[in-house]
Amino acid sequence: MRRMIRRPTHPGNIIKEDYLLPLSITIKDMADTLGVSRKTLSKIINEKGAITPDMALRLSRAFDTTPDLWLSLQKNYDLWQAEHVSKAWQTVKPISPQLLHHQG
Amino acid sequence: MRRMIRRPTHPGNIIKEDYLLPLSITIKDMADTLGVSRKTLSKIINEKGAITPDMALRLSRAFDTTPDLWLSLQKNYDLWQAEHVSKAWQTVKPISPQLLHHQG
DNA sequence: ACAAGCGTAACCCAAAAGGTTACATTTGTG
DNA sequence: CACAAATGTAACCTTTTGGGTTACGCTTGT
Repeated sequence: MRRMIRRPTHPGNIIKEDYLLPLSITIKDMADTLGVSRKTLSKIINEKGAITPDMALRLSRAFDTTPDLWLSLQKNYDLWQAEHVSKAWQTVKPISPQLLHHQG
Repeated sequence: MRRMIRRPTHPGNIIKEDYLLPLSITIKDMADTLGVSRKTLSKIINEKGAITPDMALRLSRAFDTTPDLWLSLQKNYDLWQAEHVSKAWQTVKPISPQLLHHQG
């Protein structure tokens, strides 16, 4: 199976580079628009906070996108992190292919 | 944009219906294989717990799938829930299309 | 009848999201 | 230069959630 080679872009980076900067919207104003605190948005922009399902819905309304876009970005980011910060999951022993791909 | 009409299948349901039952693997044994407690897996199977990135990695090794499969199922489930359990996000006012789709 | 599997409650710990307030720094503009 | 606005972030609080252990009662198969 295909694995992600490099660290996926954090959704906060997309918000900043693709929306706030081009549109000259401040974090403060954007936070107000989204109905969250400045702190909450600031943390996301600075890649210290995650996109929750609720935040994905808010972003989708503000930016006219699917909420799935934002949640998928976060999912990919989280997965990459989990894959690299800990190796404990690698100790899981695969179920034997015979059993797994048994017909019937 | 396309919205999910009905409640997405919970990943716990997939684990149960597509793996444990067909392969006659008990929750207890599966929990041991995954290296988690019986409680943790039981909660997921009974749709009272979520697939974390770490759990997605463990499942991917045990069942020879991508971890993304499991996290995507969870993402879709979470999104549907967030969309339906609260309506607060609907109060977010979209950024004006003129500004949003402004050229340059 | 008995052992195994199971759901779940109780209890504990740690992490994370989100809010408010506050402070120091940076930055743009008059 | 001076001042206001924006920003990152710390401190503090609450709530939620994941995960572990132990234990109890129920169900089921042998």
